[in-house]
Amino acid sequence: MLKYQQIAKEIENYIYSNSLPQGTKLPTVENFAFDYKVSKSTIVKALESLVLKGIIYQVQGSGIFVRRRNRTGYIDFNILAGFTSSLKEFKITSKVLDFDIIKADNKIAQLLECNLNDEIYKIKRIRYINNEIMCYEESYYKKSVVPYLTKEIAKESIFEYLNSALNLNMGFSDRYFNIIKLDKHIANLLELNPNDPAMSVLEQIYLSSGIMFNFSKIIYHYKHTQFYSQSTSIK
Amino acid sequence: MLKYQQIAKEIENYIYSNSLPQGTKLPTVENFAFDYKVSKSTIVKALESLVLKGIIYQVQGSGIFVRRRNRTGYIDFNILAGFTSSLKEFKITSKVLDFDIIKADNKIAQLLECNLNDEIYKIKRIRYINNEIMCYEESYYKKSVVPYLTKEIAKESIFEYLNSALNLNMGFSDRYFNIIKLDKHIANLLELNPNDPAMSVLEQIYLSSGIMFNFSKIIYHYKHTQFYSQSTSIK
DNA sequence: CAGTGGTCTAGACCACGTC
DNA sequence: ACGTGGTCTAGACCACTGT
Repeated sequence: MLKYQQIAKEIENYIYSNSLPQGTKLPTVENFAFDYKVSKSTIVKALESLVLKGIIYQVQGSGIFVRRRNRTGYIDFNILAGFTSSLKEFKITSKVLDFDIIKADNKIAQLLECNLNDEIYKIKRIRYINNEIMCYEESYYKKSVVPYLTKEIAKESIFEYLNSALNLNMGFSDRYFNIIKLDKHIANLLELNPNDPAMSVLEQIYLSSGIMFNFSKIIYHYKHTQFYSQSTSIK
Repeated sequence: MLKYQQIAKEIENYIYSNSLPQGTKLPTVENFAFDYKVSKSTIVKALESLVLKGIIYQVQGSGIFVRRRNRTGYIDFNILAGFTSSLKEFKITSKVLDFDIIKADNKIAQLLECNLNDEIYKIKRIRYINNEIMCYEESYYKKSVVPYLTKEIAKESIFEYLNSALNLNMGFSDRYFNIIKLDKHIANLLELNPNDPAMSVLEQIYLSSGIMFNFSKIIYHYKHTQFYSQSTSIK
């Protein structure tokens, strides 16, 4: 692990394990550099990553301060992919409705940025949070990137598997979302009524190499989900 | 303007004015440093900010590539505040329903992180996109931070005013959102029917000094809005 | 193994805030 | 005026990609 990552982790742990409240002033950059026996720039880099994660904020000429207290139960839209990390304290389970290998048609080829007839995993799932229905998900994975996938794996967290077993490095993602009225089919799956509200999300996820390997269409249950997103001004 | 900001701007302009497609390889870091006659670190900093804005991605050992093509018509949830910037090409207007100075009650004091009875601007607006109803917004501003505000200003973009006239520096923001069924009152204001779907968003916006100065509750019209959010893995 | 991005250093200097 | 964060440099070295 790199120096600045290790330092960032230690500072984060320090904040959380001492439950430092919002606005608490942290040591100066110079102090940190002295304590960790590294150059100022390394500390600056470590702090930068904590700013981006929303954990601290820096005020030029004034100091470094603790930002947010933890919020729990919100699906984090800043996170690249998967709820398993933002909903750690909840039991996330899945029912696999459909598990197939198909050939990309025109629409899928376009959404997945691949060629016609490329082999694609197509998976439909209902996902549960603490045994309540959270969402319906229809996802597509490039077989060329994810060579092996099973229904058993899909019952658990697919991203957990991609990360740890296949060692795939996620790079970035896009989400497009809007509010809809449920049609009869999806309403049924979510155990809601037609015309009930829902959020529909299209997610596209890229490896750090810039190749898209997955897109999903997700319909969230309006009663059992809430969302969170934060921004930081980029200088 | 700082060197790295100027360089970032020029590279961004270069990409857009030449409409470089996704995946286009850009010059190497070394090349950029030579061209702009600055040190490598300055280029690295400039490129970092473009990565965070979702304009390029970098692959270690390989190169620097163009990321996204522009999408238009989506409300950007990565942006700190206001739609005026993400919906540049659209006509955004407002009808002010209510404009008041009130004293913070318990609930507002908590949401705005201020003291009981602090003076607060309370503004209710309907906002339009190309003359179609976009949302209902109820927002609260600390008078101690925003000393002067009028109904006239509220008819236009308040954030535009805060930025340019008052020179306030935005630092970061939090958004909490969920899907709801409209009640009769809000349905009326949005010219929709009770029980129609909507997204309800709570926004809290902080100055770069870490002081929250505004929070808003926004109810979006489900037919006239769509949203966009991107993530980048933080190393 | 060459090419390219990423980390790290030590130090100079700049810009903002607070007292 | 002083303290503190931010920028910038030149250069050494590390780590990943692709030929």
